[in-house]
Amino acid sequence: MSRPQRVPRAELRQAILESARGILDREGAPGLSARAIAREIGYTAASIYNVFGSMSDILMEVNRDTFARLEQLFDSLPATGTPAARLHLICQAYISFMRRNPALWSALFGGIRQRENFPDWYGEAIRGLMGRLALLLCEHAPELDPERAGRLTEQLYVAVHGAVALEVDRRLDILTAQSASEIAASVLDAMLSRLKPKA
Amino acid sequence: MSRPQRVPRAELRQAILESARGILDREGAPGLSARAIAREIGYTAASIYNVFGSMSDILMEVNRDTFARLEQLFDSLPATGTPAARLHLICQAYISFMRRNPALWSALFGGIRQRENFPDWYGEAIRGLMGRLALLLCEHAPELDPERAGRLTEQLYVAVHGAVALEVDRRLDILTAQSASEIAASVLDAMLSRLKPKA
DNA sequence: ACACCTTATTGAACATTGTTCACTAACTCT
DNA sequence: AGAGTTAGTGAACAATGTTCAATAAGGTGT
Repeated sequence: MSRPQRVPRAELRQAILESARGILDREGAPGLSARAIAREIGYTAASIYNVFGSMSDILMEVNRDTFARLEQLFDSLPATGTPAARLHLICQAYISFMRRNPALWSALFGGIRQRENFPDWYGEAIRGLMGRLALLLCEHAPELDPERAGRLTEQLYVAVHGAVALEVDRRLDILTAQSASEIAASVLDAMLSRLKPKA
Repeated sequence: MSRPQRVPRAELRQAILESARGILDREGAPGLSARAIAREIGYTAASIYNVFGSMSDILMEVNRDTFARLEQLFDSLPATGTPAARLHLICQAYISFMRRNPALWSALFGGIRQRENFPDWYGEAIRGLMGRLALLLCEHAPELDPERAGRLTEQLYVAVHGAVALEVDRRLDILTAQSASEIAASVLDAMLSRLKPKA
């Protein structure tokens, strides 16, 4: 192999991550391997281990980026309409993002390259996303105490997760003719209508 | 390898499946491999391919058995109490079964050895389980039309699936302090209270 | 300009996976 | 007993993640 010029660590790191994202996008999770990345960036598989400790670490960095993209997505949605409508919008945006990027979902939650311990920022990122939902829930039902709003938000997220997980694995249609979007909308409606039976 | 006596096909088939279930139970999904099964039943990995077309086929048979066990579990629950209480009981039984047998869950829904097409009985089995829930839903709210009951049941199943999926992957505690049981109970309550606001 | 040293990069190796296949041993039938 | 069928085997293949001694490139000191 012709030896590449030495390159700043950070640049190589970036190249690896970009390549990983590209492969995930183009070929899905099963196409991602150390050798595939290496081939693409003109290095050898072993070189990747000078920068990252494991394949799982690379996926974690991809995840960090995915969470950032989700935050941006959520914040780029129009802030108009009732809180209920905005909640629906966020849920649908989340689902459609995952539908467009199934491999990113696999990296986030799929069984692909399981790990024991997740870094703190992982949970914080998810809680950050959920915080936006909780705020809207409180707006929708002002008398709702924030702690209960938090719990309801977590329940909503978990339910939506179920729908997305099944849809990304192409298993949802085995259970139901409903789409993930419809299921999420119904669950959200059930939750909202309970808080404000008449509005 | 000392060549085992020839044995009726069906017997070997059974031995393979029992071994697979045993390994899943003892070592979890990552411990399951063609060679591991072969070692346990005193054959060679290649022999397994005289009986099953692929590892995925073996998992599918394990799944068939798991569905049967779930049906038995559901039917063995006491048929007393309100329909609402019985719905809660079934959900909790499902969750606790999966908690006790995480590898069986992985075989059913986890990313482990993905496949494209699922046999018909797979969907039928899940719909069979859901049918029991739908019946109870109709009992709980007699004015509910069966089709909508079916859709609600599917939504419930998907939501519970989300909770179980995260809990089995040891990721639920990253999102929330609530357990899968609590989440399922809350979602179910939300669904029920909407059907019968006052009862 | 030359030698030295540090370190990025490599190729080869290991263990493991699912799966295939030609060969052989064991059984069945005539 | 001999022929034919088939179950079981061992070895092989292509991958995987990961490790490691060897090497080449680059910067540094004189």
